[in-house]
Amino acid sequence: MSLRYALIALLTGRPMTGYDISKSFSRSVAHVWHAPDSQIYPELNRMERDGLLDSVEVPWGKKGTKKEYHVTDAGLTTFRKWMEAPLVPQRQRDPAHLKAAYYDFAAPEAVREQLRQQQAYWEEHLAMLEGTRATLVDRSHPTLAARIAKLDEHEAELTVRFKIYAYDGLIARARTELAWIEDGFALLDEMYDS
Amino acid sequence: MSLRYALIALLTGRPMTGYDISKSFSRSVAHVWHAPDSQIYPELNRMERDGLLDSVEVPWGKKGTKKEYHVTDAGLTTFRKWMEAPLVPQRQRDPAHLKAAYYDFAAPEAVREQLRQQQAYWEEHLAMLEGTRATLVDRSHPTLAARIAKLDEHEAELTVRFKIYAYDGLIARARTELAWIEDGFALLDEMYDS
DNA sequence: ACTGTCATGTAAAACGTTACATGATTCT
DNA sequence: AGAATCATGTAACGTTTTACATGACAGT
Repeated sequence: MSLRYALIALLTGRPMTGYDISKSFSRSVAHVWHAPDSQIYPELNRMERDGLLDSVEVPWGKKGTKKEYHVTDAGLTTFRKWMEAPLVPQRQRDPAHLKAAYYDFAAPEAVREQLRQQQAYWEEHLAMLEGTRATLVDRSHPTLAARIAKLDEHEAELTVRFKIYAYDGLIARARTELAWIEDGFALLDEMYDS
Repeated sequence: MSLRYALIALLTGRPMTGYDISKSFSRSVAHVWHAPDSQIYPELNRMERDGLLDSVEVPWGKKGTKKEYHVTDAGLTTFRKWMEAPLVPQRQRDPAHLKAAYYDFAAPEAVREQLRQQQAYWEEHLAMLEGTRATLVDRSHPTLAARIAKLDEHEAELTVRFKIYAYDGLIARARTELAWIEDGFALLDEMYDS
């Protein structure tokens, strides 16, 4: 059900088409939330039906049109309500730690290879996060820039600081994962190579 | 699909009934994987149908019986294959960080209250993890004890070390979350109270 | 007798993934 | 002319959650 709130959150910045949203979801928003096109378009339709969003048809090229969605007052109220409601504690479901607990069932080389892959994944992820964080700090991030354009400096500062705070959490998590992977290599060396 | 592998993993330690498994899933295994009864029982049946598990009817009380499941050779082969296969990179879907990025939409007191709740959650979670880790170190953890009873000392040491390694990862993650929550309090104080 | 634990599910709904489908527009 | 991007979905399937359901056994 949080997909809804992720969509409203994005659209509070500026009106967007399903396609714009879909691109955001595969770029910066993807750090916090992932969703494919096939989930986004139907959800936008349902949200419009439920009165959380409104859309305007915008001409595109010679004959085409596209639908630009914006958040309604009802949508904003719903969003604020969610923002103030307690978080439901998230269920743990973590294949990486599940596997790690049973590494003795796999060949050491296979484990090492998996650690290398996870390391590559988290390093790339971390680089993306740090890149995006930098665009928040200098306020060049496009969605953020659009969002704070309407705000006064105090409000803008607040908005920016919370975004950076969220990214700092994600960056800390990535670093923690990388440190754990390093420990994994060390453990393998100790258990099998010496 | 990982529920399957979580179930095999547990059952490699010792044979269990659906109820035993369900209890494990709401205690120690819950740190890595959560699943309700209504998912466990049907999945056990499917796994038996697919030849990954075998079951024996064990008498229980005067008339009752219970089904004790154990892993078949086919199940073990399937598990090892999964253990050696690369991890599919997990999709991010994180309401806590999504919310944090938009804290400016909520009243500071509401945010503070949520941070307190998350702090309580992670502190409790951390205490459980550290408690369980201690039972791994002294080998008093019941499932672990049953598992290593059949192994020689070298194999037992390997098994125990990997379990501890998995828990160390979870503990590091919990500490990272708690540090981030602390930063959240500090940020709120700076942005609203001074 | 009553309460808590042991034991095992079904059913419906919600959520998410994967694969497929189509066509216009813009850039090179 | 062809490739990349913009634009918008449907369909089938698999996974997860939530709510409901039932009854035997064990300890007080």
